[in-house]
Amino acid sequence: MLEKTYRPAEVEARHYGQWELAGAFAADEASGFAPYCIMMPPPNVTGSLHMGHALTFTLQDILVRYQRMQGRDALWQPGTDHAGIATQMVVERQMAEEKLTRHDLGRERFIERVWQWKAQSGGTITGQLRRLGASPDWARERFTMDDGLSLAVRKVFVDLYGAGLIYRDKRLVNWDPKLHTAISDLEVEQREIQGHMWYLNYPIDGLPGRFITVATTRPETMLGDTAVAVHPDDPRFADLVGRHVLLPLVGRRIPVVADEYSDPEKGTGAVKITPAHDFNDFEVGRRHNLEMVNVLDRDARINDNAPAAYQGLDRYEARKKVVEEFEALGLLVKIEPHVLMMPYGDRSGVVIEPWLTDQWFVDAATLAKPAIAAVEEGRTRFVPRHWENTYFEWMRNIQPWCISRQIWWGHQVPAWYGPDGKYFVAMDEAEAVRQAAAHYGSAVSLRRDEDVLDTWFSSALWPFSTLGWPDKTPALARYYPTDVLVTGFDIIFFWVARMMMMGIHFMGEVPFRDIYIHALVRDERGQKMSKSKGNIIDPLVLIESYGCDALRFTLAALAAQGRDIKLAESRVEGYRNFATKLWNAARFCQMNDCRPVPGFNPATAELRVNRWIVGKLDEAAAKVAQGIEGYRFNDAANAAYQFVWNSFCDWYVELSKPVLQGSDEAAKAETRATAAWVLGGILHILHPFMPFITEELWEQMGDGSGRLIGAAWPRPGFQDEAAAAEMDWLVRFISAIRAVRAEMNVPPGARVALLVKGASADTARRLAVHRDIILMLARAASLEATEQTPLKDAVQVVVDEATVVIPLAEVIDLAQEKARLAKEIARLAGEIDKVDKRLANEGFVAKAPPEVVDEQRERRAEWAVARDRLSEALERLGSA
RNA sequence: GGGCGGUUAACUCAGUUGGUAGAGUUCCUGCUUUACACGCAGGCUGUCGGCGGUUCGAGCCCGUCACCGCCCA
Repeated sequence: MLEKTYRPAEVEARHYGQWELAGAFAADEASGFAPYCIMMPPPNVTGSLHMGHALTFTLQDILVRYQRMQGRDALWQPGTDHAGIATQMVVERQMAEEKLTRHDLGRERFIERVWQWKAQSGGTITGQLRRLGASPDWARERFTMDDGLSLAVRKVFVDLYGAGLIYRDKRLVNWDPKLHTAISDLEVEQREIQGHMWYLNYPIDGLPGRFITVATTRPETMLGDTAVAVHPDDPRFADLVGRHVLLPLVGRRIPVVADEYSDPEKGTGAVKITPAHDFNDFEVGRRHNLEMVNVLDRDARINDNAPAAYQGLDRYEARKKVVEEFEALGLLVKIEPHVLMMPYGDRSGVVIEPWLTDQWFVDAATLAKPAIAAVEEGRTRFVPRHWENTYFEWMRNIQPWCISRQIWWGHQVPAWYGPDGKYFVAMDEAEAVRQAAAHYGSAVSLRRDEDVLDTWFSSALWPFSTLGWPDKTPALARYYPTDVLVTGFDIIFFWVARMMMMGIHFMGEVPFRDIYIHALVRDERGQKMSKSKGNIIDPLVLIESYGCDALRFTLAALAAQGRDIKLAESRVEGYRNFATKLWNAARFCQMNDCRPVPGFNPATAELRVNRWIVGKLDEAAAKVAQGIEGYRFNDAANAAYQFVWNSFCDWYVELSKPVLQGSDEAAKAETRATAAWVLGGILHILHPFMPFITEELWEQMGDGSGRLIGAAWPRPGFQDEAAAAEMDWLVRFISAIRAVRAEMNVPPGARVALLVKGASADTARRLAVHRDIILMLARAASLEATEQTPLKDAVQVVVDEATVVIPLAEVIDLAQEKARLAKEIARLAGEIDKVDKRLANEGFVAKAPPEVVDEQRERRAEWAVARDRLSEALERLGSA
């Protein structure tokens, strides 16, 4: 017997354990079934489950469970990435408590310590994914630092280097002065801040008393200025181009150059150029062959290239001193408040410096070309489609990708340096040594590049490295290209684009057919969830409070395409109620001995109510399937919800009660078998969304054929149009009586008499067949045909061609009934009026499709009948 | 400044070839009807952001304006 209430916690733990133990999540390369593959976007190994994860993994799990039920050999490839900077920070923070730095340990011992940390704490997120009910093939779990994946990284690096697509260069990079590493553009967050604009006078060499005024938001960088730029067409400065400025404080003589970068509208129209500390200035410097003077060290302190008085000052101290000195020299024109964008490191939170260093770069522009073409040609499809714009926009303007990082945790760059700085890129040291020997003509000692690669470099290989590449494994042949990538838009640049580039380059084929971009989860007011705002909703807390299935169903039901999800706890509560409803419906079935009957074929059912519900189930299964396949998870969830609650629980269960409590044994048996069949179908179509409660109910009430997770999706059944029409009528008939009872304040317990006038033969037959149901659900004492003129103190309801007369001598309020009828008549008259206008329009009748015109005529006729009936009723009351 | 998205019931949102505006929640009225009060029955609620256009017909297509959000510079 089912418990009185559903208790998620114990059920979830038990079934998850059983699924995993039974290998229910495992793909089977040897199976003859068509493969279906989703690469799980690997969460950070440092991560813990947040609502964004909950959404994305729920959707992926729905897809995978659904495809499994469709008979596909589903591989959902799980794993985590090593999150270079984040992980290193976590471990360093831990060590700081012991007053240790990584330099105290040295590289090797530090990395050992990170592995230890990973062994202890790295499984947090995967454990939480299990709580979410996710069903990836855990046996294939990968980590980006695994041997195999590391080999893939080295091979890709070596190959791309060999193809000239990876190179070493001295360029400006985003330097994090706290973490002491380069970071990529994407890891820099632009924040708007309230700063100042300083106006500085630079004296012109050879023109005493003449100055050029430059405006800057960063006065301290003037120590590294190597030019002043003005617009070539700007008449104000035309005579100064080609002359030189004597840079105050520094004494350097620097040129005034004409360059279109200078905007005459902005500031003074003249702009100082610091090629070593600003990306735009760097370009100007290249165009004019300017000297690059780096005045900052790795801590963003002033270095030896600046005047002695400044050396060792940090950038803000230097700024203060520069401004003071300019003021003392009378060269400070003015200071204005100014709003500007400042770059911050998303990990360290400090202001990033553009800094000139030697780094490794990927020629992303070249790799991007075929990746752009793949989407243009539809070999990979974004869903919703508009995200391809974002992808194109970024890919078409892609910058060289700086892939080296000055940290220790990660894939060390496979490059070795000889004594003269010449480097050798190789799969391993032995090969580098061979190359070096060939180059130098004798054995030399080599030093390996200390840098590691950007974490995204290794995750870009995820769709094929996890399948065994560079080996030509059966898994690789079978599952690549994958079917769909499911992720959020915030990661299109970081990851999706890079997987596209690497996948196409190394596999010769796109990594995925579809890219489904889902929404972001926000709080109920639409704010992004963040720790600092304190508006985080913890998915694990929701799982504990409402059950995992409720959370999953909520996320699916809210996952409409192209819109963010505003999540309120009350929504989860609502879907928890849905789970409870399902549980109770199952209990009802159990109490009434509705057990699956072996060999039962619903197509042979005779009762209309049974034929009807089987057809409805079929319809629901199709809608759910269509929703999932079209990545319209909300449609799928809602179709299931509506069928279960509104069709099955509200009507079928109620309609079946008279039968189940009656004495017609054949009808009873058929209804029991049908109820069990439909409940089973419900469990199947809900399983991808609510795996736990459905598995539990199937275990207790299924046909014993095995776990639901391995069951087949319901096959298309049949539709009985006549049964559907009849049940529609029955529902309308009962609802109409219920409505009028409520409106006329008939006590709920009162059994009324129902007299039906003007029933057609078909209606009369239906009334006879469903007599018991009507008596029960409309709370009626009797149901009879009549052709008499209704009593004066009776209420009348029109259902199609028939009028139901309900004598209510004791309770009727004449005025109220008149008002009710008048209101209904007015409503119908309004509708009829609208249709009449439409039909009177010659253009409509001439141009609209005939079926639309006919539909309007039919509608009008039906409304007219109802209006006339009600008018008659009203007249009678009026004459009373 | 460029791009994308949004504006539909009190709230959150559906509305896929243009053809009677929907759901859930809320609210109101009843109800211990032996599956379920995490429930049942009934009810109220809309100038579909504004203006203009196309069309027999526009929430949907086109133009324009306003406001909100996000991404990029």
